[in-house]
Amino acid sequence: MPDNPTPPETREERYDAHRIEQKWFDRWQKDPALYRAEAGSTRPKYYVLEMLPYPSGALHMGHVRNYSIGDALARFMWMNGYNVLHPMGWDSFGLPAENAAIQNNTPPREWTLRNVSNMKSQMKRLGFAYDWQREVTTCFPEYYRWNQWFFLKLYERGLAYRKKSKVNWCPKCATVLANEQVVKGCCWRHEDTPVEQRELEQWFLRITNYAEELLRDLDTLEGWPEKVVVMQRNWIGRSEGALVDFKLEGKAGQSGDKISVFTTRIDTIFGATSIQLAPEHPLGADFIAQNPELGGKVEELLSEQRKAREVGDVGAIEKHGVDTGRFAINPFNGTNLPIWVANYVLMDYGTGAIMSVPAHDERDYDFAKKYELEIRVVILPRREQEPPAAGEEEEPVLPFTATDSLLINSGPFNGLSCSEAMRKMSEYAEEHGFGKATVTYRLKDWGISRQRYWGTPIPMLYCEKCGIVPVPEKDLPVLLPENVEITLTGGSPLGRLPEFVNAKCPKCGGKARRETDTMDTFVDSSWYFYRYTDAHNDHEPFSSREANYWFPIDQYIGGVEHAILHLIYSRFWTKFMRDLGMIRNSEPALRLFTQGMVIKDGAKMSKSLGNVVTPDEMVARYGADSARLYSLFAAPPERDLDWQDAGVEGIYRFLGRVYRFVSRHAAVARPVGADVQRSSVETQLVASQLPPQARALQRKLHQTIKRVSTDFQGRWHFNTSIAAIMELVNQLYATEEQKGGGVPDALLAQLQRDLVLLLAPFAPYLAHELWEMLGEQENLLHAAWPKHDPALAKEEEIEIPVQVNGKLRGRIVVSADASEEEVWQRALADPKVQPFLAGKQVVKVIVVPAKLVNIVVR
RNA sequence: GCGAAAGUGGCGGAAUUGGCAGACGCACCAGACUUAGGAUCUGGCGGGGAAACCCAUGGGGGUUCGAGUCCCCCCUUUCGCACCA
Repeated sequence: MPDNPTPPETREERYDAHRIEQKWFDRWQKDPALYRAEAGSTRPKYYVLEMLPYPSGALHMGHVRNYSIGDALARFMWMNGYNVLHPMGWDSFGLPAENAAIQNNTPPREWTLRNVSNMKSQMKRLGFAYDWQREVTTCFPEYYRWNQWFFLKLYERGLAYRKKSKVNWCPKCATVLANEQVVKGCCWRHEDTPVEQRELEQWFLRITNYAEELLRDLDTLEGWPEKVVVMQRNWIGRSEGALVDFKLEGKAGQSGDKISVFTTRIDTIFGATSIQLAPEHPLGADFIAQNPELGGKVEELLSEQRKAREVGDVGAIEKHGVDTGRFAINPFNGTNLPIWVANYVLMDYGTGAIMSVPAHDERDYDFAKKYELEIRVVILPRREQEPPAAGEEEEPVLPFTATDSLLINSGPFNGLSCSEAMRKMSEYAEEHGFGKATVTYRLKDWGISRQRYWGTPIPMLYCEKCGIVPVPEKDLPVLLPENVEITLTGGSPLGRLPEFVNAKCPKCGGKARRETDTMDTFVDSSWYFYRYTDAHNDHEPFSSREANYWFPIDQYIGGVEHAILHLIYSRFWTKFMRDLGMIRNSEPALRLFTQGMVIKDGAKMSKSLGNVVTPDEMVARYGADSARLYSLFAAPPERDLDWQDAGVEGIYRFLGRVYRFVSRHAAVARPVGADVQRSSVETQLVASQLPPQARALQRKLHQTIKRVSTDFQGRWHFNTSIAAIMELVNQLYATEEQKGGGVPDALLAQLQRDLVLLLAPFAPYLAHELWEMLGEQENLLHAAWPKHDPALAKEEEIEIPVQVNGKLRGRIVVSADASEEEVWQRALADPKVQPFLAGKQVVKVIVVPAKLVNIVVR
């Protein structure tokens, strides 16, 4: 910046974002109820919500983008007369606070609350319109006591249970993870750290009880991105089939005398030629005990399988197996099937054992080819009811669908269609006690125990006499103690605090031990948005009346990374609360919007790449309005946004242009006296009486209002909304350049007012400043959104391109309501078009009304 | 391997239903105003060509009076799923 001061007359026109934003920031601070959602309003309600952040320290550009979208929508709905609920809170339990504690010797609570305070002031500085009176902080006992309360309700209804099982363990987090938190065999927070399996006793929530409903209700989520719905459908992974028991031939081991198999194609069971076990299948251990040589080979298969899962590329690993030398009996036809152990069979799906049907399953076919196992065809297309000739058995007979094929070589079931056979064979199995039709899911129960400190204590006691005893409701909350030494080794930190661990059994009064694990923090975020409706309730999580008024959420906005995790847990929680009678809705959010990532130089912003742009820097250089507007302008919100510093500069310039224009012309909008003649204003705006330049501006204004309003209601392509406003401003400047173009004061005033209103959802600071400059008293937040008048938006004259054989040759200007006949006459007569018609025969003239003329010649 | 989305100037991106390809912005070039400009305003800006015109939306075919948009084949990128029996 130059040292010499700017001359006074230009200083007045300069857009000083910092001065303006500071001024309004101070005003807004003085009114904590500014963005209050009304409890008993007669206006229609609108609940707009952005996913609450984890208080990691400071906001990043992804947050700014997320909240700028939500804030624009909230302000737009306010201006359209809705009673808007737009809250914010903190997902403030979690491991990073413990890591910070270890590194900086700061208690997790202190570290967390300091971050909350910093991020909250960043949000305020960015001008986001949140109802802070409803702020929710999940690490406060006022909140987490209700996590404990819900846990007790789940326990009462048998939906929380304790079980010893193999669980996912992240060595870096030093805790257990839910299945949803394992990504490609690694921890969701440590993408390079493979998850280990540990046998532990843990608390689980029976989310699988809701599997069917979670799946079915996906169909009702029409306002959700298809992508997210598909991901959830895959995750739930429903499949219909049958369980069939195969008796073991010979000596039984500890694991029993039969192998239970899950199949979706019981109709192919006469084609089964072997049984394949997962390497971890318990029967394998029996066989190894009887034949120790097997042990090493099975170990090898297991490690191959684990590796494939970590790499995440199944195709890279070849199918291997080992023959156990044992046999099982097919209950349908009594044939003996060799039992193998194979690396392509998974222990955690179905029963961990399959029947192998090489003729009708590609994987089984590959395997059978490799080890020269028998291939037996049992299904043929309807048209070819002839057994295959000897030489043709080489190729697999795949795939046969359930409708177009019939069974062969299947004893009493010959001639049935696949679907009939599935039904009849399942019935047959059930009648004879060796199987039944069933449904399996990939979705597993949600393991919520965490061997960590900074979370909600699980409200359970272990009594020497009474066993597992829930903490009575009246004793809630079980407070999380402070001053705890945090380490990543030695189990749950709470376990080292005798004053926490030692308790009295509420049943017998004897000695009891407190549960020392805490809850997965995804419990906190599973219901936080209900708490916003009644944030200070101290006798229940929230009142049904408030929740039923506000729910479901009208628009939820967040990152796609929660497509499975948070968004499936919170759907489950909603259904559970509905079953408790607390709410009426079965789904938390009607519409979901997943915004794209903010990237820079082709990569996600990260410290190691040195491509981080911080909101603080942007606010310091250009102000909050520019940062917000740019995050909406640079790309459509669902796409990734490539951050370009020069682009912010352009937005800043644009806001400066708006500011200068209004500050030059605001005077015409300020009422001269109290009795400005309304009728005289209206006469000044009659379209037909306006000079052409003024009429053009009026038309542009109404077109712009239409475009911006449409973007809000439909696609949310705010990049084009903002571009439209820029076009309007450009035209204002162009007209001003031509000495005003005869724009009457009333129109100039209206142009400015509507321009400011259009900008209000995107750049609230500047909009408020200009609104005041225009002499408006009303709070801009509740000023009515402008309406466009189709008659005024309409063009009187339009330019129509004229093509000859599809190539652009000329243009004609006609009145907007010119007849088709007139248009094609004019097109044929156009001097630019004429040369292309000379000596040719006009075959056809296509007139697309108000769009184009195409003359076809030969 | 399966599924989805995407591929348009030097860059970010427009073109909502098949109808003027490149709105808006950045960068760049020129001009105006200036003692000065990293301020502001105006104009230019896909490629080729002196021009008339020609070429151009990842590549190749097709449908159509007309295709960035629809159909078929292929290539690339991103995301999701991935031995789910």
